[in-house]
Amino acid sequence: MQTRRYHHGDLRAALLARAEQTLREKGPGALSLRELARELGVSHAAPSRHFKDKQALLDALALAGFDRLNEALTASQAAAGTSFAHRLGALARAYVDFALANAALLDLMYAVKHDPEASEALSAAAQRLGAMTMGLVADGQRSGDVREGPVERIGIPVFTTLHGFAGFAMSRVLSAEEVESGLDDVIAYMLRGCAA
Amino acid sequence: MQTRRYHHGDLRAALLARAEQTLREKGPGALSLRELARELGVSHAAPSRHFKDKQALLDALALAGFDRLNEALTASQAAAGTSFAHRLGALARAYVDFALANAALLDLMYAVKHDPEASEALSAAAQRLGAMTMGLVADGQRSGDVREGPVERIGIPVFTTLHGFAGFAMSRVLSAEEVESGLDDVIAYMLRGCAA
DNA sequence: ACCTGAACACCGTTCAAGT
DNA sequence: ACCTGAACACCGTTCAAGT
Repeated sequence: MQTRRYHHGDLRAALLARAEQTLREKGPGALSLRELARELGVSHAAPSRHFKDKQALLDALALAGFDRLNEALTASQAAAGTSFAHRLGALARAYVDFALANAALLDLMYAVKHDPEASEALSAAAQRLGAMTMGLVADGQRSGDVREGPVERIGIPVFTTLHGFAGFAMSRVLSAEEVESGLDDVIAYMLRGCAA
Repeated sequence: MQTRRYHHGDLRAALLARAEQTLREKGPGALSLRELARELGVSHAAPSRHFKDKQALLDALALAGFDRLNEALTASQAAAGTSFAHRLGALARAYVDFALANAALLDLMYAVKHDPEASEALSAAAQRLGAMTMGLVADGQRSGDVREGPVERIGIPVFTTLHGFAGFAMSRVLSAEEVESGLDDVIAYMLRGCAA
């Protein structure tokens, strides 16, 4: 008659999914391994089979966040056509949308408290995002929309602006209205910054 | 003979100072009210007289961080002469230096988990930084280094870039070398972005 | 006014034991 | 292989009581 003995599915995936939900709905302070276990109907020691400690779960959560952001940015490019200006605008829009919809997760992704080895993996994930921007800028150079020169000397500043604007959206330094009205200005400014 | 009875000085200030030191040296995970109290030689309940809970201490720490950053940026302007390019460069340099020297604190300053009322105060503090950038851009318009138009439509993008670069330095997405070599590129890009 | 000391509920982590 | 249940050390918060 016992309706739950061992957890039937993939506890690791279930923990990550539930943790992200808690992060979104109640914030990082409400994230506890014991409560997660309770909600999933397993003992409080069960999570340790899948994450050696709480930080390991946070690291995995941040890494999954980068995967999702990467997908979102990639999707924005597939849908943006071929114009450099449109593609850059779509990239900025997608990053900002992610920041607004996943503020606490984005905070975690760039947090400063990760384990050293996880930090490397997270930096690599962030660099994959940077590489997308570099590719876009390189295309812009080929089409004559972006000035010549080593791509990273233009791409890093552009990526920096994207990151900063998403950060302001995330931390609510800019209100929703300011984000909306400011986005076009930021895009125009980036275009000027890298124009031929 | 008892060398410590009541804490003799300003416990509130002592808590903030010690908390910032712990944050810097051991990271946010090592910050505990009880340990802070232990280190200062008071009972574990004493901090509650000065901060209603742990979050209140974190809020105060973040606010103090904004004050210090504000001072650093203001000082950079006083030392930078009158050239727009030099002043913008000094502002960027000062923000990045702060990020490198106070990574965990900067993370906390823009964190997403603050109390609603503290969040407002922190946003206001961030906006004071933004106002400095706006003032600089307005000066640039007067000297003819920056194109005409509503100052916030140029100043917000510039401040966004400063913030993003400091964020990359903070979270070690860019290595120390990349920060050093990238700073000049970012400055040149900002100048292009707002040039007449 | 400011702090103590005990108490409470909760947490992360570990480990022998179970299936 | 995966999970349980008890145990340990620690934490944040509250509150009557002390000075």
